[in-house]
Amino acid sequence: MREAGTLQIGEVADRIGLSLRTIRHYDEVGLAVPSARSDGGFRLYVEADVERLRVVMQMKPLGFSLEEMRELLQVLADGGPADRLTHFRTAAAERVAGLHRQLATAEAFAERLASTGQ
Amino acid sequence: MREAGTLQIGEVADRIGLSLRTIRHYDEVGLAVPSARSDGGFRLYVEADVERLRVVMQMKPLGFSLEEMRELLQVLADGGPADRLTHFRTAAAERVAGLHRQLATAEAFAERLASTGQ
DNA sequence: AGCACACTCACGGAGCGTAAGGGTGC
DNA sequence: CGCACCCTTACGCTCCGTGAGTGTGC
Repeated sequence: MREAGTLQIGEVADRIGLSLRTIRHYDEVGLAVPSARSDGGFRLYVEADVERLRVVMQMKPLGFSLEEMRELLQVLADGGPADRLTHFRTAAAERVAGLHRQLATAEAFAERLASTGQ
Repeated sequence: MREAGTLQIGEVADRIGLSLRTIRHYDEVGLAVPSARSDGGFRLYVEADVERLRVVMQMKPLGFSLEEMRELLQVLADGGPADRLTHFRTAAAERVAGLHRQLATAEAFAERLASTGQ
């Protein structure tokens, strides 16, 4: 019997587009732990748990480690030390700049590829 | 004694900005093998070898595996099968699109971070 | 009783980082 | 002889993919 308003891992995976393995891994490392388990041991996700996973997906492109994401989420929730938040803001800005460079480089090479052998 | 016009791995690293470990790894997997070795076993890179490493660096953002890069470089040089080239062109275009999405997501989160706790 | 779905090991792999111990030589 | 630089193992780490064998239950 499942608690009302909860989703099993497969349903979560379908909704947000992460693999079962990835979701389980995020649980293992403590990045996104489901609020409950069924009597039989099934992971049960409530809406807030799913939302946390969505936020993690949004953070992904910033290139933080799973551990850093865990800390950042805590800082954002608890309003942790100001310097940690500053640290993350700076890192995020640098990563965005890096992505801009990567994109430019990728586009340049893609174009070079497109106009090759013709 | 070193051949004229060749660079040792450390000099290559300084010039192009890759770690010694990375350059050695590219040699190990056959992605960028130096043209020569000294009698004592030192890797010796000629200008063309360094250029190949630069091209690899440019390809990096496209997200290909080292093995795929090796193949692509061969296709570009040998004018390999047309369908392989097409495959790489398509993959590159998709990756560029993906980078655009990642950048947008990263910027959105960075902004959210910037306007948090204030 | 059976089927879909979930669970826990546990090994595998890409791409290097990082010593450790020992040669090489602008 | 010494010092900077290079070499080869070889294990560590991150982030999951991919079975294998087994339990759960919309």
